Amino acid sequence: MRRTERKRTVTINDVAEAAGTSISTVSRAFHLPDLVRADTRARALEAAAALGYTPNRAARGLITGRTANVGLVVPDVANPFFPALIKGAQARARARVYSLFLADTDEAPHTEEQVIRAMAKQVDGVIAVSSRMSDRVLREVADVTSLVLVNRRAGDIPAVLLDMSGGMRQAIEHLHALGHGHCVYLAGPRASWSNRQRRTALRATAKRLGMGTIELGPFDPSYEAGILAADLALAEEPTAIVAFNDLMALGVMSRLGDRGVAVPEQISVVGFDDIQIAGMAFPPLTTVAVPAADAGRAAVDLLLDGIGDHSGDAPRARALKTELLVRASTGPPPDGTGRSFTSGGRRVAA
Amino acid sequence: MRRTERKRTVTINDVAEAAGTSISTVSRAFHLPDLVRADTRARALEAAAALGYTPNRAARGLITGRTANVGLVVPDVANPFFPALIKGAQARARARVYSLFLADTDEAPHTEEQVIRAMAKQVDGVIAVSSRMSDRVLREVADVTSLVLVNRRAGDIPAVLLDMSGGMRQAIEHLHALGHGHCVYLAGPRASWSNRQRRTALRATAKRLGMGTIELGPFDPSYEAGILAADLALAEEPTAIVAFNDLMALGVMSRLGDRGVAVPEQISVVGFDDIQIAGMAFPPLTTVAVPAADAGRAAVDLLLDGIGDHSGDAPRARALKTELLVRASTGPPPDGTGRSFTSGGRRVAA
DNA sequence: GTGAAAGCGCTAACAC
DNA sequence: GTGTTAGCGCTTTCAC
Repeated sequence: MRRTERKRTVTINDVAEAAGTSISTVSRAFHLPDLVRADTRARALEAAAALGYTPNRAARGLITGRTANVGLVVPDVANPFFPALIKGAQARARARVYSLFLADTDEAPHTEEQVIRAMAKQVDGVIAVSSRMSDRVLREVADVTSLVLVNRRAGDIPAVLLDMSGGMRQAIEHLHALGHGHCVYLAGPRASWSNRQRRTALRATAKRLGMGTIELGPFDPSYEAGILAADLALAEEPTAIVAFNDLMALGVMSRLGDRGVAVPEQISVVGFDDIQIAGMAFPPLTTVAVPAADAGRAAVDLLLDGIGDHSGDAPRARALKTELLVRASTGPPPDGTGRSFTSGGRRVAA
Repeated sequence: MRRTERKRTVTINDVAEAAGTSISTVSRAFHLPDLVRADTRARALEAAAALGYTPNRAARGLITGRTANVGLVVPDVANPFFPALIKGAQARARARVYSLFLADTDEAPHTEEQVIRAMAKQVDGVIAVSSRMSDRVLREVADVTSLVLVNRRAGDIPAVLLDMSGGMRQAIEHLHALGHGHCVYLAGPRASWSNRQRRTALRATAKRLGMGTIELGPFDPSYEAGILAADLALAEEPTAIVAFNDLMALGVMSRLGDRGVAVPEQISVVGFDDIQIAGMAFPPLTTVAVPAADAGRAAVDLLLDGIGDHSGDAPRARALKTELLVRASTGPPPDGTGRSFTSGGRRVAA
């Protein structure tokens, strides 16, 4: 770095002077190119390139009201579900010539409100993922900046929803087809919108199929909680366990292994999210794949398309499908506990 | 959301009017509180609170030259090593009342340069993690904004370094003590600064201990590459494999399992990074723990402390130690291939 | 087609 | 202590 005390900041004035035009012409050359004669434009652009000029977005935003920034607020960057979503959102934002502010709330609703308010003036809108804020606060915040929710519904705030019902239905049907007569559900955080969704779908499908369910929890959506939950689940003597998410499912499998319970021979395990490691586990985890990156992209689109639109016909919500990914952690229940096709080819009732 | 066409943006003028003072007083009440009499300040602050006013940082930055934003540029958000770093950086930035711009470059040096230039005007500096840009480009970029490197050295650009030599030394000593006479190293990307560092440390320690090493690669730092590398490694009939990172090590273990090779009974495996899943693998992975979150925090500190400082005595680099975490994927080599304490208590040379 | 001038929301001299 | 004023870098009428 050269011995300049300050970073040299070249402004539109420098360019205008170098090009021998006025600053308005330079401005137009960049943003309203049709309004300036080709050769004048060329001179301006050349001068800009020569000086290494880039328009100052902040100054621009001050007058246009558009910052070309979006905010993304997530509960926990370290939770493996979010990186994919962040990556999707970032890529989409960049493709639309937007930059992205990222904030991590450490799962604290209060922090969440703070960061959104802090961002508000610097962004054209913010995407709040798996928000734990109350509907009321959410509404207040939506008044101060354009808001898009992911994995949460609140009033008529635009949202990208991950429709867990499809995936959960497939998961339960899968278990049922395998011959399981009942299963244990390990619930996620009580305040979690998606936990409520998953539970509802579970109950509906189980009821339709005549399967019994036992709900345990709520638990933290973590590996450690899965370890803990495994023992509680075992006390119910289940043949199948459905966990709120993959991290928990992985914890369950680990603990089951320690206790000498074979997966899937003795107990089948199903997770949610399809985080990267789910397929690397042993056995590879059967899980409901949630399109996190798509959700990130969709949220950016929803936000950006909604901003300019005052016709009221911009879409207000977008639902993404989830799908069961059958791997090796699920199989038929042990003989004598369900239907089986292995005993001489005859079905054996439980 | 109310039927307002635009988000209502309350300015310093509104507050001044409501408080019956001038705008400069309001400004001072916020940022130079000592310069305004207590009761006047109170009136201003109250009016601000009542109206829900927050200073517009962009406008502020325009004049102060400080944006209170920092940029963070990473190669791949989805690589489990980075979320921890991002989280650390974000938390530290927030603690210092800074917001954070995040960009993902998809490992492309050109994108990296682009995003940094795009950010430059909106941030007080940017942190580039594991940058793949050439020293020359890095220097150019450092001319346009304050730059801090993580996991990379280039000229005298301030940097946070993860000192792999300590961890690598421990890893090799560990293997040597266990009785391994040689090991295979699975190298990371050729352009990776940290790969060169690891390799150098490996060679030095191995040489000192008289251990033989075989280097394979370069490989992608991914799980899939680990699977691929496992077969290549096996052809060398090693008793120990050291992988460039945990993702690769996990891939190696998985493939070893498929091929019926027991870890650590037949082959020991060591990774790098200590990503979250390393401890969840089976067997839990012995790995060199890299303090990613610390690195994120340190980088923010280095950047922010360096910015105001023109005395030249702000620290220019910070080295963080790494440490071997012994878990279950390493053990003595099979009998007959190394020293052993299991054969009647007598050492048996290879 | 191009330039002059009036701000966007804010801070920092400079007066009083 | 507090107010007035001149910009920060830029876009956008409004003239020409």
